[in-house]
Amino acid sequence: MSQAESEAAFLARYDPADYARPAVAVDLVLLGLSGGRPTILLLKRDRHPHAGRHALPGGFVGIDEALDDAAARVLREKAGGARAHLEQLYTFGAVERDPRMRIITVAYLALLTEAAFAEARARAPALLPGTVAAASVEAGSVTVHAADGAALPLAFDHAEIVALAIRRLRGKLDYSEVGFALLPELFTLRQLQDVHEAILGTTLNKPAFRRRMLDRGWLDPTGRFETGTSYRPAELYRLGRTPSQTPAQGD
Amino acid sequence: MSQAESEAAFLARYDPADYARPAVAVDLVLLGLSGGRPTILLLKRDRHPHAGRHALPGGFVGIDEALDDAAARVLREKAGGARAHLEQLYTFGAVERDPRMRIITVAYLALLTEAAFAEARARAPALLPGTVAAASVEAGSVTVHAADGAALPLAFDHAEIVALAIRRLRGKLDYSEVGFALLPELFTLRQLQDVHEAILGTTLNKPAFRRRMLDRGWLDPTGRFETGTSYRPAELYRLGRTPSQTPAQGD
DNA sequence: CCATCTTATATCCAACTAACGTATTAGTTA
DNA sequence: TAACTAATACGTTAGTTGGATATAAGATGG
Repeated sequence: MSQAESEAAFLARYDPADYARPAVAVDLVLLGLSGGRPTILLLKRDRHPHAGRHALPGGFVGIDEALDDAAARVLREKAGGARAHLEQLYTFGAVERDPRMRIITVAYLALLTEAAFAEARARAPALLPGTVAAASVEAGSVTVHAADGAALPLAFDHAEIVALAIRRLRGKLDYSEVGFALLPELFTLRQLQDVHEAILGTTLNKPAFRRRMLDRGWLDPTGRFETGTSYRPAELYRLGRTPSQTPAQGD
Repeated sequence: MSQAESEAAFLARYDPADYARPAVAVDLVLLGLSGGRPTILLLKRDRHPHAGRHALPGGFVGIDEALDDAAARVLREKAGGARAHLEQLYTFGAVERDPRMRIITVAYLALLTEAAFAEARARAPALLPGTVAAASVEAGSVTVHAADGAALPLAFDHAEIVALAIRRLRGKLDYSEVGFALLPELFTLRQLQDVHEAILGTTLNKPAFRRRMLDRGWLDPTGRFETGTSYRPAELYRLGRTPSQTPAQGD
């Protein structure tokens, strides 16, 4: 029996053009911080299916286009070329996730600095910001609200995708350098802590946080200080080059 | 310009049947422990491309088949139905990863207990065990050796896939319950420690390991003890039901 | 020019956690 | 019953974290 089946599989392997293929898409979780809360950029759907609901920007993967390139292209097309840290998240392949046809989507996390977030909004006015309710993340799927507090229902399985994105980010925040993707090149320790607190949805102990981060060895102090404050300005740091780590994809 | 491009993307979204689609496959990293070393099960390729090299068992995703179902089917077809813990790993989508045609593959980690490993070998004799060199894991791709010490060169990008699989496993081992997928239902603390040491490629402190594991609250002591030893038999534990955690996919 | 305000930065100590070495216990075998 | 092996328990030490406090630095207003 195993013989016959592997024969069938063998044929399929060598002539898959004879079989119907699922479509392959990428969807982007464009995530930034707005008012100290994790905020994603969504497109309102104006037609079936899920008309009126809000969806992650996405697009189909070209036949000669690598997955990462497709994600970068969607970022260009749908977010006006704003710079973002792109990272593959998970691939969603339930059969009925799109009622029109079979679509497998590779979800990407796209982290935006405050400047990139503003740039995306300016260049792509259709993108609507939605703040993610921190408490909803640990459940399987997330709830999102517009700036005026109105609920933004998400289309397809996108609420699950966003929940996974934030869970993943929370998990990696403390031991990896992803957090810096949400900050400008020069930042203060307080700003770094604000980012961590916004993502984790908690408050953190300041001296302990300082120590941990400085002990990590990631931070290079520039001699410079922030300006325009009415109090003692904090020193500006930048993410140091870390030659030891080249974690490659998927960690 | 953004307008014209999103128009094109819009059309693609609604009529993707007009565009060539990549094929979508799943590949399985069938991983067990053999002689205290992480060992994977491979199929030797007998024709172009990469003839003579060894490949992960895989198969194409059916048009009406969920990704997870495709992985389970490949497990049935290629490993004779051995039980395994399946978990999606990462999706590999470089354009030239298969010279025959464009294939995007969703890699799955399939963890086998010792019994399941033996069962797979018995029912699917074509599967060849290859031990993974622990030191090669942290580099981007892995080297694999047959039981007689001969190198087993891997086909396609499969060495990268295996490296990612073991890195992921190492990362999750301490804070998640994946490690138990490599053990039978009843096991001793020493066996659990052996699994951790094999995956991590290090030795661990015994009392510290015991305490950590017991403090996790995962382990249910059965009153039973192992038999057939020539020394003091250790107590048998089982993985307790943990109602609090339903981590869902992708963590 | 000085007092005062705010926040950054540094220091200190208590509490907790994790690691390691060592002692003890409980089986098996001879 | 003694010797052996490995499980289990204990205790000490080192390291890490959390909280509080003290000091420093710049801005502002009188």
